[in-house]
Amino acid sequence: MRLLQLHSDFIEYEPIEKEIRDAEEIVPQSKVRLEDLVVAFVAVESRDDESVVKIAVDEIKKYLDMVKSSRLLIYPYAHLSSDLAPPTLAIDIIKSVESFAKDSINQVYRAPFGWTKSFNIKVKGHPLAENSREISKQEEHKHADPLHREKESSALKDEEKLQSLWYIAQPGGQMAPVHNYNFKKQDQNLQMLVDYEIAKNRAVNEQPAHVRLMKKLAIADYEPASDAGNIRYYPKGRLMKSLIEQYITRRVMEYGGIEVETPIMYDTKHPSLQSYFNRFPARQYSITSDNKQLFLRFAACFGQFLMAKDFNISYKHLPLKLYELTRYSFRREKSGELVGLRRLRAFTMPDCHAFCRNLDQAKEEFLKRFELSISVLNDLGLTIKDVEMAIRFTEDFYNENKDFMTELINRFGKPVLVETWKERFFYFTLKWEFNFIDGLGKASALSTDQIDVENGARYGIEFVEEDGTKKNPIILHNSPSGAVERIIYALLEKSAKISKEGGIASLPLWLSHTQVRIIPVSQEHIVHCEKVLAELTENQIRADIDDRDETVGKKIRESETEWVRYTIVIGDKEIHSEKLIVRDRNEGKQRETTLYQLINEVKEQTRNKPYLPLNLPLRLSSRPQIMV
RNA sequence: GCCUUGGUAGCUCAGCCUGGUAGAGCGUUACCUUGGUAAGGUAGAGGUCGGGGGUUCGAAUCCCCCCCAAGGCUCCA
Repeated sequence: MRLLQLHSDFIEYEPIEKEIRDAEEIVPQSKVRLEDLVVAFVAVESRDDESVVKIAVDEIKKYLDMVKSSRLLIYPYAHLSSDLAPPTLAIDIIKSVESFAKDSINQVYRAPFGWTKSFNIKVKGHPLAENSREISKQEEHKHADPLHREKESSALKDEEKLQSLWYIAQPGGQMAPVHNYNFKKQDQNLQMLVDYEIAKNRAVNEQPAHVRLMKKLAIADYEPASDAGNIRYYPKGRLMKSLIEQYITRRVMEYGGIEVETPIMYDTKHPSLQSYFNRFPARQYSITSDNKQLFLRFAACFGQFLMAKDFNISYKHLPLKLYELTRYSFRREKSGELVGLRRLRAFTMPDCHAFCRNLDQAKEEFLKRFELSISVLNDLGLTIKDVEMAIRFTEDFYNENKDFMTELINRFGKPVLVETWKERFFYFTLKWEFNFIDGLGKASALSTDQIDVENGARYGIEFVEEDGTKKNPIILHNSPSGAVERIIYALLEKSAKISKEGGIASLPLWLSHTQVRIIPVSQEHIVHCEKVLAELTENQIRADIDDRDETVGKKIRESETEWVRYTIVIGDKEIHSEKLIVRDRNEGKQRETTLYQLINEVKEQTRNKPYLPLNLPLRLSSRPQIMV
């Protein structure tokens, strides 16, 4: 049975003529209008029998309670399904839904069956106003294959099963229910994560700090000509992204990740993808090509899993680690959820899957990736102090792996938020993520890893065991950093926080577009500046010359507001001596140095980080102005 | 998607309540200034007032519809 429930301000309908021979006989009536109600469109399918009635009524009742309505219209609507029951059976089932519903629902109405009806409906605007369910016979529940069962469980969403229990776990392994935990001063951000996740306390009314900064620093901006959540990146933003991408890729490859590239669009009808797609159909971009209905990937999983399925894998090859940096992954988040660089519809996601022989191997690998994630985040400029960990698992997994969980929490070294479920609903048994808490108290996941016990079978990925049998691997899903755009978001928000507390906002030196700015005192010094610039560039330091016809004071000021770390002014004094006066923005004052020392100082701080040349003209007078 | 707030020069914003035909600062252009560590001076150019419709003699201003953004609700596999 298919059920579409709409919480509506009103519906008006009018039976026009009998559509089928078996249409219900009704007393001819004119237009019917009902206000403030739930309209349940119902299609009875071929496999349905009386056993779906109770499930359907329970669903409807639950929905009415949720939207706090007590008026129901049952509206037979064949178009919801292509696999309809015979009309005589359908009308019986619909009538018993009606009579059964009357036991528990205040006002129940029903539109006639088998008639062409014109109707006019106004659906309420709130997020729960539209709700669709697929209901199958009860006895199928017990024997359904896993894919089928998942479809139903998502349809039925048994509340008991999905109910979360929340704890705070501390290094050492003690867990206390969240409401018993005494948050200390240093747990301030953890408390915000808890508020965000559980209490849903988000009463703020400000534009996020990073949105202002991404514009001010000419990193990125909205692109009105695209879809919402698709951002334009200016030269400085593109440079930052390239550097972050190169860095993460190198680290994952050093860890053993094998880089691959997979398509960004997939066939909705592909058997392995279909069940996934049906589960969250509203969140994909979908496109049509020839006769195919395709969707844009929302992660790298599909491509890598489909690829791994075609590999010939022995247990000796495991753990096998495939990696892709997806530019882009697409998620059609609801428009109201999109925020600056925090939440996008197109984002760059490093995604590394490890195919493991068994749980022991998976756990061992899991710890390696945990360390990798901490290290990557740290090099990107975000330490453990900047993030809060959430860890989510099923009760069974916890009971069987207590020591392992304690080990994870110990390695993090701070109290973490724990969410547990009685039974597994998602494809993973264990998942952790690092959440960045921004200036408005919003939490966003960065690094994450999961133990996936389901997709090996779903995608038919197999390896040959020692004894010759074929097995499905356990799959780990790790992004050591989270989305690249979100890293920039976190760095900008962190800077804003520092600046609010009276510190100096900055970006890590290796991610700064200009590392050294050279300012000539007057035009005649430009030639010498060019020599200094060449020396710096040769040493892979990004430097530029502010040769515009402005006063030195003004150029210094702009260098500061552009967050340039080192500024050197070159005039007669410098030309005739080895000494340089460098203005170090982090110290807020000048000091004497030499070019050689400055080069070493920059190289020291950017060691083991990727280098790319400045992707703007090296003379500021040749640059177009981007925003302000 | 809904609610609230907002959209005026390249950028940040004032004007809107009380209708009378467009303002500031920054940027930009030209000229002067040739400079020493956070904004040198003068003059000029630059606006379908988000889009469309309506009311009016007259609309940036009042009304309706739409688009975009922010914040909230919700969602976040």
